Amino acid sequence: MPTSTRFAVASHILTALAMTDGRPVRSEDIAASVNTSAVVIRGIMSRLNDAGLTRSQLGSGGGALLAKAAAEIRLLDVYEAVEDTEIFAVHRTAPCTTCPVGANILDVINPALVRARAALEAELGKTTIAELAGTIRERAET
Amino acid sequence: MPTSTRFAVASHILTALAMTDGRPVRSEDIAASVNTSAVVIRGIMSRLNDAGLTRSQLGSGGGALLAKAAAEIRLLDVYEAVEDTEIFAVHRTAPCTTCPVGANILDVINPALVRARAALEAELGKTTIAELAGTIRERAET
DNA sequence: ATATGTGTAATAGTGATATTTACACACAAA
DNA sequence: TTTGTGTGTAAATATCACTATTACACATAT
Repeated sequence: MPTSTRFAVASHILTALAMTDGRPVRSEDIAASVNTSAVVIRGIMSRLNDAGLTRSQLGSGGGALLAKAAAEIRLLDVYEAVEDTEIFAVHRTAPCTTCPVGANILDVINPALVRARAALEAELGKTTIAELAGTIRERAET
Repeated sequence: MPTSTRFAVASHILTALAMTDGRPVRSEDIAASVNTSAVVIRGIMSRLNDAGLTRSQLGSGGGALLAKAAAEIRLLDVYEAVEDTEIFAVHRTAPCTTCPVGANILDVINPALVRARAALEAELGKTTIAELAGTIRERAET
């Protein structure tokens, strides 16, 4: 899977915002830190805005801001805000409906996939943006 | 992500093999059940062979066979055998090394991603091909 | 020997992602 | 109110992995 890098980049963005103490940050500056273009950042930020994780200050001196406390933004929230696709893709074309296996395999395997995804998401729910920012602060001090 | 469907198809293949009681199955026949081409099936089977999950019987009357008991093939084994890419992709181009966030974000977020992936894999380790085949048999009887 | 079926390379088509350019719109500051 | 700043979004392009298809060499049972 050429998996999306949006989750990693979105985490980067939010962590950066968490470290400025409420000062707005321009998409341009974030783009420099991420090493990509400002348009890519704004595209991801658009999703984060929709999810209620960030908000934008227009005009001069403006930029992006966190819309909630960093301690209340879990990696799971970020993941859901920016990722479109399922972790597990299934058959591109529906399998043969007249074969015993083809007719049932998707239904039969689905519960296992649901459990696996739930386990992943539960784990992502345990880490917050505040923790990431805190760890970086610790590193900066040494 | 145009995510890979190989995991779902490979599970389909192995479940089909688990239901023939050791009779070889041609890639052509599996392809019909999956609703794709035989070459695609052979490509996936090549990976399953390398992983020691299946073996092939060449020549007339030949086909694919399980190389281990279905009860000893976990979905995790299948997943690892056929999936190439990481669940979580990171920045395509390395982030800015002179920014505090850019220089550290990947290291800092990595432990959380490792834990999430481990949780997913642990869950995939709990289901076997034998269970899938068994569930399909039950359904066929009703 | 012959037919059968696997194994693999080469090619092309598809879909999502990422990048870039361009421009309209909103707001702050003077 | 005017000007500059920065966001928001559309459109066009390039890239990458995946899937599908064609073709052919090789191994093996009969």
